[in-house]
Amino acid sequence: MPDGRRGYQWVREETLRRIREHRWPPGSLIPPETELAKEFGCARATVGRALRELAGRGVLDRRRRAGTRVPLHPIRQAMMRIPITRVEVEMRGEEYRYTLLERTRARPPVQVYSRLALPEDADMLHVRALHLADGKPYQYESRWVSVTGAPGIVDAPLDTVSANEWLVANAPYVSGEMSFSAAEATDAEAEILGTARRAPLFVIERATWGRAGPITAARLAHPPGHRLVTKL
Amino acid sequence: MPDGRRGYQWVREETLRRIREHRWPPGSLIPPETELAKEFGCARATVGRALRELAGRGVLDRRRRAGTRVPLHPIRQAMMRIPITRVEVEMRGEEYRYTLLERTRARPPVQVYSRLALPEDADMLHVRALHLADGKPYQYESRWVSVTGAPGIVDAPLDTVSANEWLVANAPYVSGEMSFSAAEATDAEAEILGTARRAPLFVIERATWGRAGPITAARLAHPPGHRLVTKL
DNA sequence: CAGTGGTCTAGACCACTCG
DNA sequence: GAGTGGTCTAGACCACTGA
Repeated sequence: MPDGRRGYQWVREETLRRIREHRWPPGSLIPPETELAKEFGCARATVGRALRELAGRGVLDRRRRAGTRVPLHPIRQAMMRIPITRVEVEMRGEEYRYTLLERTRARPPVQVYSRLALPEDADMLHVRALHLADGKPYQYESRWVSVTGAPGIVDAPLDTVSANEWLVANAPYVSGEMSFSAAEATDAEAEILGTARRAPLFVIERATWGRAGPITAARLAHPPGHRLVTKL
Repeated sequence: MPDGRRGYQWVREETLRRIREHRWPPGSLIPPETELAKEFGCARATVGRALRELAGRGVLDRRRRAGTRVPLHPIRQAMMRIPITRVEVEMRGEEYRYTLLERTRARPPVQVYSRLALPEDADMLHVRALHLADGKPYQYESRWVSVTGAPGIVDAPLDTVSANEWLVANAPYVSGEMSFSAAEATDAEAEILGTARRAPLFVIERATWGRAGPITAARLAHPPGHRLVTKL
């Protein structure tokens, strides 16, 4: 091996190689840290770090006393990087534009208040907006923001800064959920996004909670052709 | 603070708290490792590990000499766990069934051979299958496997084991890609999945390469209602 | 209860890069 | 050049848990 240094990255890649080439086949136990450290000529902590990272990716399964095992059915962990929409568009090298379509203080519909576990007469702001990339519709955003969860929202300049971006900077959150799905465009959505009627939209739904309770629930719809890509 | 131990996990959570509560606001520089180690009463390596993990999640941005910064626009890293379909269904507590619809040795269509960078007369196996959960269509799989990339595939018992599962166990891969999107069901897909015509499908596309070249390209389509969920 | 991974430490040196 | 994070080490003790 023409590799002088044997750092944790080298150990990590060598281990990955052995797993992928089935030198350590699915379901098998690999040697303990101490042994690998001896073989690789490095400290046990170095091996530990390498194996820990692989376990974090789902490539290994580690348990005390039981040892480190190559999983029989590796769970693919797809890491999707999702920046705020403006940055996402700019990273594609396209010109970003944003249009506020609606900003209304109102009672939320059932789906929203039940999903966030809010009372049905909660004081919320409903924001609808269109994000454009190079002048073409990129994402249609429909969002409900709790006024008690993010008080400043009522004074936020939502005609220039998207609610998402404002919230990131101003509403600390402690937990959240996100989901991906496909849905048929409603007539209103089709018109706003400039797609055919009942076109298949790629939908991201997001909900976040702060220390004081629910902050926001958003539905972000992309026109057909949009893809989320990741490496394995 | 009623917490006796100050391990790296404690440091990680405390740091996360300070970021989320904006005690260390977006865009700001946090104190160097040495200083935090003093404040938290632990070794620098312990702080280092905590901050490294947060940086890995995109919650911090670290650079030598420049220090550790809270990003102005955090990039949400959504980690999706995607097991093989059988396990995915079983984890939902549903009964898994699998039907092989087609198994043909053939020349691939343009999209497939160009995506995998194969010659257009490549020797491939085309497999179509339906995965069912509790008797209901769960996923329609259309897959092309390179016979040179995974020679054993021609003898694999694909009527009982899905191609995916067989490949995981038998075809070491070194790299791959995956993408998510929404697409309209073709008439054939609609019939197989039992959906309305032109229904919006959630589509996962996957391609993998081995040491010796391309292995497989697959398109996995789910009927409307399917969601991929993750925590933030 | 012994062997495995999990964690921590103190110290050292290295590698980058900002001022 | 100096200060930051990046990495490594040797050793230690702890926490689980399977045999």
